[in-house]
Amino acid sequence: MKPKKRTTIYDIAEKLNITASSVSRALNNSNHVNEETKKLILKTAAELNYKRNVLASNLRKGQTKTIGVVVPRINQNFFSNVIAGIEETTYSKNFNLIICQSNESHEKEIKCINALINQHVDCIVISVAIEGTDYSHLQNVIDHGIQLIQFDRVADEIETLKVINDNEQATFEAITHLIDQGYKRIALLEGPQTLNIFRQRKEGYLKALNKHKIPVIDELIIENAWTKELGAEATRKLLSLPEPPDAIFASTSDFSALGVLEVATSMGFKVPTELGILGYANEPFTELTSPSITTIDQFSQYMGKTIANLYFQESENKDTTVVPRTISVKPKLIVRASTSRK
Amino acid sequence: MKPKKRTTIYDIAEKLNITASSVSRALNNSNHVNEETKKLILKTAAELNYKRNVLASNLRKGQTKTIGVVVPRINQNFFSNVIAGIEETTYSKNFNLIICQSNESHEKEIKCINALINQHVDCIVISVAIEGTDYSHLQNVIDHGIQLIQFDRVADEIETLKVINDNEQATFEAITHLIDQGYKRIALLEGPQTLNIFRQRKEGYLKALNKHKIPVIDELIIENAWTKELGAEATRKLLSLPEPPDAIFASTSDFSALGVLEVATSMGFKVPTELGILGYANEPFTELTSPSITTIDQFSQYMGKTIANLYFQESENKDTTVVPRTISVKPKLIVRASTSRK
DNA sequence: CTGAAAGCGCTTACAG
DNA sequence: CTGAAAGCGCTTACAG
Repeated sequence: MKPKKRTTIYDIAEKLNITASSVSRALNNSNHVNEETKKLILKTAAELNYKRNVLASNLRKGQTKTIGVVVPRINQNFFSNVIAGIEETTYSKNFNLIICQSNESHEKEIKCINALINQHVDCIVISVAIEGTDYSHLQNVIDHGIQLIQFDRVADEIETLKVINDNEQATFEAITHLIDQGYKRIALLEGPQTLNIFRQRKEGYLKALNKHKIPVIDELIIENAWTKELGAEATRKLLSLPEPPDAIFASTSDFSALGVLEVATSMGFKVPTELGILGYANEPFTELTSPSITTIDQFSQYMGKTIANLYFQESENKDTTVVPRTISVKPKLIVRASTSRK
Repeated sequence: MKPKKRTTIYDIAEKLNITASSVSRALNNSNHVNEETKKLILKTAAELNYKRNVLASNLRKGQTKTIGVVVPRINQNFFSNVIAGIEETTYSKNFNLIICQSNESHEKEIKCINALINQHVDCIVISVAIEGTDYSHLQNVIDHGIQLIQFDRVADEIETLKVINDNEQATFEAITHLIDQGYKRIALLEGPQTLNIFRQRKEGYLKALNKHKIPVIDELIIENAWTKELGAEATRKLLSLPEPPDAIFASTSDFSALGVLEVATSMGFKVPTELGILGYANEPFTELTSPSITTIDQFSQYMGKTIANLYFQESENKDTTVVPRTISVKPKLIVRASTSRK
């Protein structure tokens, strides 16, 4: 390894027989420094391969230009797209991103949050884990004066900036589409009702049925079917009923819908004629299955950008307090073969 | 917003009528401090909701416990899995991860690297962008005394720790499999030969043909077919030849293979009987297409863990210089329907 | 076991 | 326009 000792502003100052103050000013492009010496300083800095020590700078300035992101899983399409969207915006503002994944564990989520507080990040962006009902760790973020932005899966009771999907409306339209296609016994695979997103999707489902005077049948509503395996299991049960459903809405994810499709196919049900299948999230694979799966696109990357922009917007008017508010992105129904029988 | 002023070790010291030195020692669990006072300090710290200022601590200690990661795209399955693997390990060691994406742009890659150097990260992990042939920015990392680990797409000439796939061997086995299945005119869709991975895959292809005394036919080798669109375009050309290939190896990615499949199907070629298709990366969708696509699994998450472990291993024996070396992970051929005609 | 002091590298109000 | 000095919050060798 080459020398670990890095050049500091003092090295530059010494070489040019000036003070570190001037060097610092030049490097920060202050105009309280002579144009000539500024040029000289910049030149010397380049020669000595100077890199600012951001730690020291941040410590002094009391801000880190860093945003922390906590998501359940980095390698899940929706989240990695949101992160990509955030990154795009923060990068252009010279901000850094620290990424943590909770792995759907409440305990790890708390640890991630604490690590980010320790890091003195300027903002924390989070989508909470499936686990957990106590959100005092989020309140703690706010108590430390750190901007908190929740997205997608949010804790309703913690008042912050929120960027969410209009899950209820999207679901309402999706179910209406099923009804338009002539489906009459529509089953719902629901996720843990502790999470806002799953409650809202259920709500949309109920409202759509109601609007069309279709009775809600309890045995067609299956709890906790939020993975491919659980979706498959639920489908096995549903399709074995004396009066099986003629459509299944996997409200939790496309993975769950995939489980539905596989079981339905193996049980000999024709999709979409005998069974309609509807997923959620527009995972890339949904257009590759046969038949392709109707689903709901969440504009994930756009959500990421929205989140980042929201932060920068807020941080610009420093003096005024942040008014907790919710930005709702309207998801889009993507109709494909699995529900098209007309 | 609540008070921005956070409690420091001085606040704790003042309250207990001791010095910050002792507080610091207690917080760092030093045993040069009385057990009783240590307990008292910890208790008080908790009461005051004290969070260490990691910036100050790092500045003083000269290490940040942070690893920077630069990948072409965060939201690409392979990379997000590698990141997830790295995260899992670094998290357990209380390290932070700063993530950047180059978006395949050489210029942005350089900016990311510089930002990470500024941040004084302890280690930089990178998979280089498609663009670019000059890797002096990587040398710069080393010159700053920062551990550099390259993975998957590496700059051969920069001597560092490297974690790669044995692309050549994997390809060799894949092509051998095609030959075993009776395919005789095997086309190659290759990626930019500036990247090691694509050179190695081509090498494996050539060696396998050679071994089986199958002539290499230039018109069956298509340059720069590394996206779905380019794969599709190449396939249109190949299948229109007077003597079209009976198999296509999309060495660049499964996305390219998907392009092949779609064009082949639309042109009326039967897969796998009339045309075999082989991809690379084992993207989740490859088992969902019809027919499912034979591909090569890169153990991406495992690679991530390997990278992180490598760093911690090296950082433990500080005094000895790091010996540049390469860890080669053996990818695995996943045989599916698109090449199974026996 | 505990304290006083220096210093990590920078920024910035205060003088001039 | 430039310098001297203080301070961000912590850690750690040096005394005692």
